[in-house]
Amino acid sequence: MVKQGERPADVRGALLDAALRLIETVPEDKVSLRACARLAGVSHAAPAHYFPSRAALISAVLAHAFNQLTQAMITARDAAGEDPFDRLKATGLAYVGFGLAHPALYAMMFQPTYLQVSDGEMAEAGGHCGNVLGEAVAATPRPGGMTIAAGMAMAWTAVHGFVGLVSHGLILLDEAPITAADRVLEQQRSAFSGG
Amino acid sequence: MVKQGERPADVRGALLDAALRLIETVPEDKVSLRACARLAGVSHAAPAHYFPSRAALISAVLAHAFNQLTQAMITARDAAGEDPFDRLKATGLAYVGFGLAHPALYAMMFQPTYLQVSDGEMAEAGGHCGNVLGEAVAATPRPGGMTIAAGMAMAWTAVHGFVGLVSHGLILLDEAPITAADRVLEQQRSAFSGG
DNA sequence: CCCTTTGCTTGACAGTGTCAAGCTGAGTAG
DNA sequence: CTACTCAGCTTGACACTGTCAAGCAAAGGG
Repeated sequence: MVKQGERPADVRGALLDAALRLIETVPEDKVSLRACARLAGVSHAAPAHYFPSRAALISAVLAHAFNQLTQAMITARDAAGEDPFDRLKATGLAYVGFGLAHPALYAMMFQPTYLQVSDGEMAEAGGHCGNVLGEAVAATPRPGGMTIAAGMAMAWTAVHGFVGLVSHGLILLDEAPITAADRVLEQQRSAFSGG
Repeated sequence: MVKQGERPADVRGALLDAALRLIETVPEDKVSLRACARLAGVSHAAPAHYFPSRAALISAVLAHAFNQLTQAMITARDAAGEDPFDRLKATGLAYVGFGLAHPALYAMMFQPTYLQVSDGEMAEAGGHCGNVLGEAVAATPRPGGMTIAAGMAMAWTAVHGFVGLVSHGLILLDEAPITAADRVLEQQRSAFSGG
């Protein structure tokens, strides 16, 4: 990544890049501060100048991932038609697509170790992500007096559960993952339609 | 746990107990082989005589947890009435109840690090657990040509996603968790009813 | 009584996160 | 041009980790 003997111009950015690369290529317990430092071409203690702990470095990477996920959801929603449930489903399918495309990253995004980092960067990014889903739920009819919170629980539960189980290979699908996801989500149409 | 200077009668069992206790009381990265050994009253290398790696020890604990989960699901299903969907929902609610009662354990049960241990004990226990769900799905009507695999994806996705999001505090519910879970699952009744 | 084997311990090694102290080079004041 | 300051990174150290090799000790068989 960086020529031997040289230091990268943007050390913080290089560390984030290195961490992301490691997360996507090696098992989680091999994503160490020192490995990131080596890959970024800096000393083993350089990360400490930018991140107070290992969890904080990884948390910063995950915050960025959350923002990308949010953006993907917004893009998909805006490309969908007028029907509120179609828009909600498009949002959910984008979520599933991101999760399946980045399984290691996705799994880490929901681990207490990283969620509990106190700098708030990740919490904020995760909040934005939830807001996009919340808006999509709020725009749909919710018959039977369903609250927005209950609607979010239903919608998020479906996509989060699907990504978790499929990316870990726990359910064997007899069709393409995204087709199966479409079927699972389509099943919620009646709960978010009519009045 | 064990008097100083004494070794436990059942070292393997003591290690499993210690690991379970640690999993439920300290952050995941503090659940070390050496901490388990200390708590069990044996030397730091004793675990190596029973488990080839740290992941294998934890995997054994998780296999046991899977068996308990399976048993809870069977008990709940058998206590439910005759209606196939009521039985499926009872199975799912037992799943959610277990997950929310043991959040740390549940989270570890679905991490690649431990799932990929090759001794097969955990895979077998997980398989049994999936079978119970599969049987419950198979017993329901599945209109629209829904396969058992697709039905399992829908049912498992809902409970797995719910436990993950609620136990990590990512969705704020405006009712008791188990009530919310009931609402989410009830929503699938139409997909598993009629003909 | 000796000898083997099983079951655990002791000791060591490379690797980790994190802290303290030191170096280095750029920028600024004199 | 020199001297000082100081941020930014490095070096070094510590306690801790998983894992391996070797050793001890007690139980069982001859």
